Amino acid sequence: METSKKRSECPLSCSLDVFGDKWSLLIIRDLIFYKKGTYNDFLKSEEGIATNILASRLKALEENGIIEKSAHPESKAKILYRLSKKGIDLLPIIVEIYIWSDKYFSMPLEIKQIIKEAKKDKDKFVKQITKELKSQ
Amino acid sequence: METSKKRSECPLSCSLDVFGDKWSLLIIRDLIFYKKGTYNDFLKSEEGIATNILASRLKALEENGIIEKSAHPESKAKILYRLSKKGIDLLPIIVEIYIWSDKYFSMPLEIKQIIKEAKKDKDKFVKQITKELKSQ
DNA sequence: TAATTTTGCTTGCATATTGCAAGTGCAAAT
DNA sequence: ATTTGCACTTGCAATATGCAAGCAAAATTA
Repeated sequence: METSKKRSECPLSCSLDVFGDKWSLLIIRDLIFYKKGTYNDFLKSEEGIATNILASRLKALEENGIIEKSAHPESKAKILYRLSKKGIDLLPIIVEIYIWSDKYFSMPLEIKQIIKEAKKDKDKFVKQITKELKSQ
Repeated sequence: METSKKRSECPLSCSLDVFGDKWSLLIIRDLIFYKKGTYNDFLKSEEGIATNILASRLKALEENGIIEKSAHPESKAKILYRLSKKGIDLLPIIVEIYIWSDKYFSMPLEIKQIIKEAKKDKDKFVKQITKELKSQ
């Protein structure tokens, strides 16, 4: 996925140009909910992203200002990927997808539980997680 | 995009298997906000979807229960595509994408105006449009 | 009534994207 | 000094996308 010229002025279309593929939101999910942050973390996710695709997605997400590279506190060999403000702001979208899923898919209980909490008070849930992410 | 077996039990991943591509949400946008309903309507959208891709997306959306074919009131030659309940329920996701876009993209004033209204009271906005769609 | 246009597709083919396996260079651990 | 871990890159096959042309049934026009 090269950083392509936008297809139209429609903000939905522009948004999909940024994260409208099968992998980007899963990487962002890993950053938000599973506290993953390194290349190998993402590689190990159960969906099994191919290594070259992961590299290209990370590059695109960085170019689009969704994530940022930073030094890993433990080792110079590691790179820590972190969500930018712009990336953290995608959380409400992901929450709505989860809530939609909850209506139409079955899923592991642990996730169902998280969604239940999110539904109870969306704004509170989003603010809570946003705060956590920013403090990292 | 064939109707592929799911990559994982993650509801986000499953959702992306349904609408996580560059075109599906644009078709749904057209159904929701532009009152489009026929094959040619979708073809004419400014993003310029290819005819074979449109056909494959409509088929997939139908197989996933997001849209339904119905008889067109004006003509037997025409087919009216309509959102199912499951499809209408995607509206909160699209609204959140719009709201995110509003923060990070510039866009036509008319759309900015719609988003402004959506932000004022999300629930009201969603309910209003849902009602309209169901009454069609 | 016959010819033309509209509608919703399908088909063929070139190009682009994805997926898989193997390899590379640097850092860190043994 | 050697092996392992990490973040990639490369090559190539498989799949998906984009573009142009074609096609059958219905609707319109002549």
